[in-house]
Amino acid sequence: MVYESEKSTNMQKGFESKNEVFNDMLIDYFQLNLNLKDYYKRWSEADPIFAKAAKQFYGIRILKQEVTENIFSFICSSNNNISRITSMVNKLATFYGEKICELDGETYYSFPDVEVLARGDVEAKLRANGFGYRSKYINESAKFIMQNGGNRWFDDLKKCDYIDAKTCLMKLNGVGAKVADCICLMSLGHLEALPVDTHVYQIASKFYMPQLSTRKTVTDKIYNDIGNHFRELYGPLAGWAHTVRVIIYFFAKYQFYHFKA
DNA sequence: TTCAGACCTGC
DNA sequence: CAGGTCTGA
Repeated sequence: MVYESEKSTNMQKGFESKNEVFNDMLIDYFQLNLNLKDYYKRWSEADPIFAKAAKQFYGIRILKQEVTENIFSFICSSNNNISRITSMVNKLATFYGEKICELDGETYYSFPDVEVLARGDVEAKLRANGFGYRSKYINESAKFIMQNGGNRWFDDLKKCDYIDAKTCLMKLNGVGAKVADCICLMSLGHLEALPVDTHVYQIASKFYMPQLSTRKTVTDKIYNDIGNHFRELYGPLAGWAHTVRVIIYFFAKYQFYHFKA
């Protein structure tokens, strides 16, 4: 961050404005304009379980990440594990991104443009490199975006409210309710979006909604029931609150296993 | 509208 | 089975 004291000493031409640009970028990326203290208070009052655990986890923030990168990374995430997701996203960058720099013997690439992912030969190459059935999702979603205006599609998406943005995203092949909510929450600033994955389902049925029917997979009905339940509980920033709740759950679980070992 | 199954791959 | 989505009944 840029402090006032530093600002006043950086009077060289361009330096101060450059710092302000970085400052604004960081404020935007960490969403620092939101006063977390007030929200933590509200969420704690609404939920005693949150209150108890949140004391040692104050300050968890939702990042506002780049949209394109998020859409295709989350398409990779469905029914998949973290290590393979990571490797797949890295492959997208090295295959189709632009070289940024080399550092300590490693080469870094940008996340590719949608235009490149829409090319005709992408699906086959991804399939040959272990992307499985998500190869088609990635290629077809990129094609769909290009056919529907490219950059204009993104501009329009960013103007939508939560419901419209989610509907728009779910038109992409490979983007269902959960992935769409991830993108809404983590890229578009719709902080009421609440991604329900299998873990969230476990937490919800165990601690909050014991009446939930037990099934192998999260059905649309269960998905919406859980989202609405937490939106009523936490209010307009339910997605943020709930993410904090999930992180707390996993950390506690980790601590428990760690303690046991 | 709602709900099983299939689906790529790898630990 | 793993931080789901698509499909058909």
